[in-house]
Amino acid sequence: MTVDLRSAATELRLGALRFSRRLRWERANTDLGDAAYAALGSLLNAGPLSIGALAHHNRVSAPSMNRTINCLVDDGYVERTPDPEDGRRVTVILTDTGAELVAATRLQRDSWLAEQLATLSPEDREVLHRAAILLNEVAAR
Amino acid sequence: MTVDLRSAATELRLGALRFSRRLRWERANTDLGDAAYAALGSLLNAGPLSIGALAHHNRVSAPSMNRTINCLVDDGYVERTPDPEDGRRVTVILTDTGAELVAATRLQRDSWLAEQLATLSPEDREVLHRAAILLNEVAAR
DNA sequence: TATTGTTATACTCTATAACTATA
DNA sequence: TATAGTTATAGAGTATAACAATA
Repeated sequence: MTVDLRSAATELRLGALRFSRRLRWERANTDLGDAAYAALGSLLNAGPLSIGALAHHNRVSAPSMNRTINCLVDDGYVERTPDPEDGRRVTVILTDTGAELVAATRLQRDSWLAEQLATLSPEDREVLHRAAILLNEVAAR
Repeated sequence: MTVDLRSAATELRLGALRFSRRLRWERANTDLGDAAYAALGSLLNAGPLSIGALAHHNRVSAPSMNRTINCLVDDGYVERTPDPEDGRRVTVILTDTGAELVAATRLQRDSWLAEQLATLSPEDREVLHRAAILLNEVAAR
C-alpha cells in the first residue's frame, strides 16, 4: 500500500464528510432529517423494500433503520405490510403523502447543490458525476 | 454529455451520505467518533485553530464544535490556550497523545478505503482524487 | 438452528437560544 | 454594538445486546 493511496483515502473521507455536513445546512423548510430523507429516497427510487434491504442499501444497522421507519410510520409517510410468502418479513411502502413529500424535499434540498454544480466547468461536473457513481459503488461493497 | 443538474445533485448527495456511512463501519479498534476524528484531523493538517475556525472548516455550528472540543479536552487529546492578542479567542492545540492518536487512527480508519481504491482503475482513482478536491471546494462555499 | 424484525438502552453528533466576556 | 466563546436544552441518528416470531 503506497503512501499516495492512504493520503488519497484520507482526503476523500474528510471531503465526503465535510461535503455532507455542508449540505445539511440547506434543509430549508423541510422537516426531514438526513436518515429519514435517505430512506424515503430509497423507496422512491427502488420501490417497496424490506427493513433489511433498506438497512443494507443505506449502510446502517437493522435496528437503526427500524427506528427510522417507526418515525416515518408515525408521521404517515410509509406503511409496513406483511410479506405473504415469509411471515418474518415486512415490506415498507411509501404512502401517497410520503411520495409527495420526498419528491418536494428532493427539489428543495438539492437546489443549492444544483446551483453549485451549474457554476463548475463541464469537466468538473463530469468528474463529480462519475465520482457519484463510484461512491455508490464503493459504498455497496 | 448532458446530465440533468438536479438528478446529478441528488445522486451525488445520496452517494456521499451512503459512502460516509459505509466508512463508519471501518472504525475497527479506534474509539474516536466521526466528529472528533475530523476535528483532530483539522488540527493535524492545519495546526492550531480557534473554535470558530474549526467549526467553519468542518461545517458545523460553533456550539457543536465547542462540545466536541470539550470531550477531546476531557480525554487529554487537545488543550485550550488563550490568545494573547484577543481575550475572547482561544486557540486549540493538539497534545502529544492527541497527535499520536489521530495519526494512528488515520492509518486504521483509512486502510479499508485505501484497499478499495487500490482495486480501481487508474482512471477511476484519478476521478475520485479530483472529486475529493471538488467536494472540499464546494463544502467551503 | 438460522433468519428477520423488533425493543431496550446508551452514546455521539447536531442546532437554536440565551448568556458571558472582550473588543 | 459586535464578536468569540460558552452553557443549556432538545432532538436526530446510531450501534450493541437481547428478545420474539418464523423458517
